[in-house]
Amino acid sequence: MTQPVRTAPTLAEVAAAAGVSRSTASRALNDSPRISEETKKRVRAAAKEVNFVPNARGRALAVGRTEIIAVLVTEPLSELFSDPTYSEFLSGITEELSESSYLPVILQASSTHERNRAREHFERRSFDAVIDVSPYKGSELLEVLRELGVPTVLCGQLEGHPYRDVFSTVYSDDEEGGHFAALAMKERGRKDIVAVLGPQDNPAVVDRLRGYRAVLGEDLPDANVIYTGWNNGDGYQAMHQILAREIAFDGVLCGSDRIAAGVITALNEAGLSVPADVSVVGFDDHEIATRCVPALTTVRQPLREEGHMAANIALDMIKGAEPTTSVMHMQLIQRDSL
Amino acid sequence: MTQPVRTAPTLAEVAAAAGVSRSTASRALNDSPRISEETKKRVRAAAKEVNFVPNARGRALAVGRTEIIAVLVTEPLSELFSDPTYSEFLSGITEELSESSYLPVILQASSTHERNRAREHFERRSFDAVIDVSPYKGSELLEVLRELGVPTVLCGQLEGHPYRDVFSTVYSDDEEGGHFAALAMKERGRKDIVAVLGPQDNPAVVDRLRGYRAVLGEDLPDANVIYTGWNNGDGYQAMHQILAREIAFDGVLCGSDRIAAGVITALNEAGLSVPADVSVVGFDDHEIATRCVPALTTVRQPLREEGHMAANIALDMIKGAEPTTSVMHMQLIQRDSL
DNA sequence: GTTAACGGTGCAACCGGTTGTACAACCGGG
DNA sequence: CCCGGTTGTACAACCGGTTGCACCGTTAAC
Repeated sequence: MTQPVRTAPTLAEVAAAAGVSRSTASRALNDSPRISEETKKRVRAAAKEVNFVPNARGRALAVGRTEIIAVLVTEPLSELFSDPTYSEFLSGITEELSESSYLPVILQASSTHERNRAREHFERRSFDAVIDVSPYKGSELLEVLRELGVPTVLCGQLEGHPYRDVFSTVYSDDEEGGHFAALAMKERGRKDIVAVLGPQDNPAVVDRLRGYRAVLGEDLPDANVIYTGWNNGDGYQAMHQILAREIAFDGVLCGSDRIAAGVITALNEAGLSVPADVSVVGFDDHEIATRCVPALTTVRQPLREEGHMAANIALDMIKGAEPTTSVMHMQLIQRDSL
Repeated sequence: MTQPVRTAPTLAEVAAAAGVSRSTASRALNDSPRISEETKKRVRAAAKEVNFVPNARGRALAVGRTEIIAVLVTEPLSELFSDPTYSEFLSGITEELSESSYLPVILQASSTHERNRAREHFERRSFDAVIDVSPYKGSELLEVLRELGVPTVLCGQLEGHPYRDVFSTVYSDDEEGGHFAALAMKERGRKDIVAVLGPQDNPAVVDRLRGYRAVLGEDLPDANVIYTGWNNGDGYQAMHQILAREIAFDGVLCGSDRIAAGVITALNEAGLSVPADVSVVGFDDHEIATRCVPALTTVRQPLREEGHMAANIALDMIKGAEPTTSVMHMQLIQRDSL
């Protein structure tokens, strides 16, 4: 009961069936202008007849490209999976690449073991380009990619731009985002602001805070800035701490929409009304933002567009383009929490 | 300011540096017994000298393998991302493959466009094997893989086993799992059971229910079986419906731990105590199970081990092994909700 | 009528490895 | 001294495509 392991038809068979040489068959299928319409038709018919599909291995060797782009994920998958912003971003990448002949594949590299495997395959030139969705400074893999000269796109700004001259970068302007959020608070007349942000060492967090500060100045005192995780629970807990301090405040800037959701819950439990007593602004325009009560005013990060951009830059770099840096613009989404 | 695009060293350069032929160099690096130790040493030194790494494209063509295994994801990424069971399973796969020279890559194929791209790359033989993490009956891609004779492992049982003779299958014995859960209820003396399950068309749901029934018989009447989604909210809502019916029950079998979490919340809100008044058993041994109050008794699905198994079977099939079906065993995890 | 130009096709080399087979050098045995 | 066997290496073919270049026949121009 062995299955019929039809070995795939090769170009030679197509050529024979069409009564032409291998080279003519190749050119015909690649629509070269040097081949007559008549011959092209015959070759195409023959190819269809035997179900010919060019073998990726042979083609890759000949053209010097595998037509595969690796999407490098250096975080643990579970973390990636719990953060829906990535899913949006990845969809952007695959969407864009599906217009081309390139295939995006997700390459997990969280454990040391996985990183070594990934490194090996980079060295073997298994991929034409790499898109790193969560690059961090000092990553060994980035060092390897740099040495190998593999076209690489970093998604997110690295502090000090250590690879600016070799890698392309795509990121959203977090400072601008902070600007928008803070400006909205100011226009609403809020004067005593609290910020519940993500991890202190996160570059996006730093930039957003800078944006807040530029607008609010002393209305956002140092003591009112809390660093925590990205989740509902983190926001909830942080808000409780703030309430316990019994300071006066009328606005909360949040590092993520999930943080904001937790913050709102905590405020409601404390008998404070949003937005009557306190204004809340989130970040990300996560799906949860519309489900909050009241619906959350937030800063939209153009994740899908970032994905598109990253994919396009990768394709350009494969064609030999110089590395570029591309900044995407944030947008304030007005809802009811302000 | 163009970067130094060092073109990678080829085997020929290594051979030249070591003063041997290309074939000898190749055999030396592959540790062939036909080459003298002395020569091997010289070749290895030369290879290290010029930083030689065999080019994947050339090698793939020669050996007829790409050494890449595709992990096919046919669901929308967002769904995949929201279900942490997958992350566990995927980790199992990568863990196991990282012992070999094979590289697992995640291939998203949720949109029609993506599926067409995937199909194309299957036909081009870009991958040595495919692991489908969420196969469904009648999938065009499975049909393609079957026709092409690509080694394929299905994770999950397909109703009617349509591909049993060509594909391998790995799945957990859901009926056995249902058995364990129901048996625990019975031993605890629970007589009036309610089941809150996942979607009715899900094969795992069907099998689990069969397991429940085999043990409980009339203690689980048809009217007490509710089909819903997999999430907290679904469990919460379903429990409210049951409470509204004002029927007597002393045990709830849940289709997932997240459902169970929602169920417990609803029970508590209704003033019922778990496990004093009502016993609750979950499914999956999801991380949430330990965070429930009380900690959830549940059925553990050996996801990581399933991943290991799937990877190993894929490797075997690449070497020519016949398709096999492998059933993993469930395990009751005793905690405090029973 | 000869020649240049041109469109269409095939030969052969090439991409970068692996591998079957031939061959050279060396050994010991008769 | 010749022979068979062993060991170590090189030559060349092969994997399945692409592509530079030579060559062919036809037609247009002189």
